[in-house]
Amino acid sequence: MIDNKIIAIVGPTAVGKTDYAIDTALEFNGEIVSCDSMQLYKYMDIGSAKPTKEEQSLVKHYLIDEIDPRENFSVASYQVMAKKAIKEIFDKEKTPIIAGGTGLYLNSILYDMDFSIKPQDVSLRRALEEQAINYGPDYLYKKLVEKDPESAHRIHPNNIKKVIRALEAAEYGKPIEDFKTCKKKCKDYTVQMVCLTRNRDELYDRINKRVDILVEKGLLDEVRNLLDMGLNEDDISMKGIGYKEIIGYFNNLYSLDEAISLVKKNTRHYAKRQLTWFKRYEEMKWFNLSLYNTKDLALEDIFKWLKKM
RNA sequence: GCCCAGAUAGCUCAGUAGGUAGAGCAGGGGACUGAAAAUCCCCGUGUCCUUGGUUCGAUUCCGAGUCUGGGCA
Repeated sequence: MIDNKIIAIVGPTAVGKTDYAIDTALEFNGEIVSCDSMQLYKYMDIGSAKPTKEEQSLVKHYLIDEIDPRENFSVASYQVMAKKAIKEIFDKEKTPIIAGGTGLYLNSILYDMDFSIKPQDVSLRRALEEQAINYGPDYLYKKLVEKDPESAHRIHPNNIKKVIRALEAAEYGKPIEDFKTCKKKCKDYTVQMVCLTRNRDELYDRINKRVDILVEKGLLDEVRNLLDMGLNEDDISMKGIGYKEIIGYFNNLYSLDEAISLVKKNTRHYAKRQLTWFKRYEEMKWFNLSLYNTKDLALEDIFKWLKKM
């Protein structure tokens, strides 16, 4: 086996990553580094569809249950934590298996993404947000065109969040970088990337069923408990699919049935966005699990490909 | 059986003072460097229920029929 090789098992939500990642880890003497922006949070077990205790006991998992949901978190911290976990696994002479569906987080492992431009203090961000509300998104966008025309060129005026971020960076005199022009691969390791997928109908069917299961498992109680801890819809962790919709139901915005339909819909849309993201990697090897009659047959092909390199 | 209201995109419906039609949702595609399960962008032709009539022209007006709601018996 090549030194410093890591394997990434990615794919849309509900495709079956957890299982496949564990089997891959067992096959390649690996340990799993989660690449999931929600499973990082403590107390958010059901809605984020975390691997169960039993599954986690089969293979050591990193970066699950690490963060208090009341804390603000971001890619920048993830990058540091993930690299540390990878190093730890290498030190044990094992193979890190990156598993998850958060594209930007994966990207922060693959590339030397530079997060040195810190976010401004909250007050400035607030002020800019207010300007956007009061004077419209174009007002902010015009500012950005003046200060950093290049970033302005590739950010849509309506994407207020990104306009604000670019404005912050411009304050530092160092514009945010463009993914396309800045592709510095991280040299600490080589990565083999596997993207699991399924036929769209089947994937959506699995998503719809899984949401029903999450509700049966007690999603409502979990959300209630998080609210009791002092969290509310403004916390970043509560923007997660399955959480925000249930909070809306608790706030009497709509019925429980509607909330559940919303969770399903948003999860489907999310899965689509994930697939779009993963298409950007030329070196990605895709496996359509719908084409295999059994999991073992799929694993056989995946392992064969992973061993070829 | 009678009365009333509907029948238009996969669904819910709008509309056309008569010149073959458009929103929301669903669905599809895309972007992405400190909220990323976030945020944002693009994509709408369908026997306008059927059939007569009026008309240069009907999905639109009138008649009949069929179906679906609701009401009265």
